[in-house]
Amino acid sequence: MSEVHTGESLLFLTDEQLRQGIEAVFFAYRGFTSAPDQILEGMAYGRAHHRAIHFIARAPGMNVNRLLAILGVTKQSLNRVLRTLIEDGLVESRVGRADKRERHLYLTEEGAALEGRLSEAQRAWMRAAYRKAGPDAVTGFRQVLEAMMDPELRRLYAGLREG
Amino acid sequence: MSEVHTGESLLFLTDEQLRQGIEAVFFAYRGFTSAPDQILEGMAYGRAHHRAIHFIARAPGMNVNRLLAILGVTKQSLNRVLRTLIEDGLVESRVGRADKRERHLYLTEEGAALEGRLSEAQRAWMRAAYRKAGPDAVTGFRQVLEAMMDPELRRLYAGLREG
DNA sequence: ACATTACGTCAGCCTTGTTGACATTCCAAG
DNA sequence: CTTGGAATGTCAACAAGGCTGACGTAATGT
Repeated sequence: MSEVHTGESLLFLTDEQLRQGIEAVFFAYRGFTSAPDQILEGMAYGRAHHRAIHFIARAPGMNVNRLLAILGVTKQSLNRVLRTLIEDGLVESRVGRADKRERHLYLTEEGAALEGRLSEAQRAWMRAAYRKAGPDAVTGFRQVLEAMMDPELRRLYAGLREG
Repeated sequence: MSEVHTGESLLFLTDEQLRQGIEAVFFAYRGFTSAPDQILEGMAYGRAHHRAIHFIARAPGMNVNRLLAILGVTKQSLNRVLRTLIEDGLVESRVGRADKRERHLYLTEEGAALEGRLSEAQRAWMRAAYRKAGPDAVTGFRQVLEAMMDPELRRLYAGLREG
């Protein structure tokens, strides 16, 4: 990996080095999801519910279409997840004021409580990984991840910050 | 993010920064799987088949138990995938010489051909992301990923290199 | 001889993705 | 103002790929 280390060098990467990167992503993703998975197991929810809750918490009042685009699933698939969350009183769906076709999504108090548990667990896990790797590594990590994101998705993601 | 940038500083990370990291992983993983997924769609295979093929290519002659541990699924789940691959002539299962209970797995010529297509597509994608991010970022990326891996899995993964 | 290990298989379940069909609402063209 | 099309969201049915449990068979180890 010495070629990768030296700052000014060209990026000379063997297939073997690339393969190692690929496998590292695969294995790391398992760790990434394990903390929330453990909280959810036993409850009637899975990863799909976690994802929905996460992004509703992040941008309260988001409509279904927006959430659909972010999650990258079909509306039917999301709807099933959303329905159980609404039935269980974790998510509230309000009919849009301007456009009554739209449903705007909010976490209830109970939903926010679960979201808090999930995201705190995942943050703690992430913090631990960051600490092990060190500050410089974290910067590089974020840069590569940004480069890995689909450009259109990055647009959408940036749009989230404004609302 | 200035705290993260400065090399010697403590790792001071706000919840917001951690959340961004979490979301980046989520979004990046989508891109990561999309190239192989596109090749596989239309064929009768999915991600599960890709994973099996990948690791059989990486360590030919691996027995089923070992593959099971690496993939982290049940034997029933793996078996379904493996059965179709064997039936279709992409994977060969040879009875172990030393221990005849074991089955050792190999790619056939056809299997290797598919593996080549899949991994080349994924490597190309990975290479592009690395290039965008630059050499220093790649080093950091790898360090964080290693830190994200489950310790036991890392042991297993290291063991792969020897055989 | 007997328990254990490695592997395969059948059956059945759950989550989470898919498509297809449909109701409601909005908007713009006639 | 009406009406047809587009957008939004819901219901139904199906497929992939996880899971558990139970069982069979062959080979190995004690």
